[in-house]
Amino acid sequence: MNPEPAACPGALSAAAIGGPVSHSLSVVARLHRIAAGRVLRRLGLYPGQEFVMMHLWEAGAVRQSELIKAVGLDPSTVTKSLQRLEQAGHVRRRPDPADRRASLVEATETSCELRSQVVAAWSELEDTTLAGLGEGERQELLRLLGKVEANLCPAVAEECAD
Amino acid sequence: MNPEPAACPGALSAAAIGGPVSHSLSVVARLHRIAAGRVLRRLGLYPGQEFVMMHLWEAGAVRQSELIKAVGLDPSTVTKSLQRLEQAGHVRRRPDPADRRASLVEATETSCELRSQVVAAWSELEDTTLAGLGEGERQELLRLLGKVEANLCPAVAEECAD
DNA sequence: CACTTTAACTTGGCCGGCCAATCAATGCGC
DNA sequence: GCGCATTGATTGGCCGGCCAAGTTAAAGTG
Repeated sequence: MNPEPAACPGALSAAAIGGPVSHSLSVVARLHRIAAGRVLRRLGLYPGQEFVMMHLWEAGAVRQSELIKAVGLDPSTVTKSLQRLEQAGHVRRRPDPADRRASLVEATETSCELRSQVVAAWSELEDTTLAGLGEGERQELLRLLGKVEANLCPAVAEECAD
Repeated sequence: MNPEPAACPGALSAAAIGGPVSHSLSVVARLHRIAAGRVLRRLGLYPGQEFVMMHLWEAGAVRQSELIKAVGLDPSTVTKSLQRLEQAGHVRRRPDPADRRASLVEATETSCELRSQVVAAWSELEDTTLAGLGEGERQELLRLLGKVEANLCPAVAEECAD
């Protein structure tokens, strides 16, 4: 039962020992993203775009900078995502008359059909994710994730308006 | 306080309503990945590669297919990752004499120095992530994540050898 | 009013990750 | 022994995401 010559001296399941929660979090997040992708794909969206659209559906026409702050992503990420969403007809952009550097972004009328489907898909995903968890467990999970978020947020960006 | 003409009729903070846990999970996962990236970058690794290296350090020379199964990623993802790790000198590959389709992969000797640093970095990340959480909370979080993983795993791949 | 700093994007480059399609070698049924 | 399904791995394509650098325009400062 020892055909392999030991990779490194004293190597012992380091992934789990060094950070069990981090490890589990990574795995779960990946699975969750794949599951989201499967559902969204049918709607013609890619995982990540939902957040942008969600915000636009709620907030109406907004400055791009505001959108960036809201979703908390890198500006360049949002730019590219918007270019694709615009191409797909879900989003419209126009220059801000008040500030010639800025852009105003808004969801198109046709995209509004999508909205309910995205909400439904997202809700379905939530159900799958939390199957078998009681109401108390769900709230506890949410609470703990909130604490973790509060821990990581400052470590990543000083500005953490959430 | 209502300058915007309402994006969609009846749009109400759908992201949070439709799936608060899913939403929080996505946010936390992204922050966690960024934090991991920051730490790993100094070691010359990119986020995601740690899992591959960890397994190789523990398991020694393995068939690539086994590695793929272990990390649970898409085969193509592992292939590309290995190509880069090989280029960086962290990994060595050679054809499997027993099966001319397969490859045997193993961590290089020089990569063993990296190992302790990766473990340390990963441990540090765990600390940051879980700051302010009691031992009971940590175990509870781990337990809940485990349940979620069990939920999502079958939804993504039938084969769920974990 | 010129000059500097800051803000709002954009571009290019690179990696992780997925999917779909492909190629090569093995195994299996008959 | 021969054809066919299966397995192992790779390629190409595309997207999300980051970082670093660059561009344009607004705001602050003397």
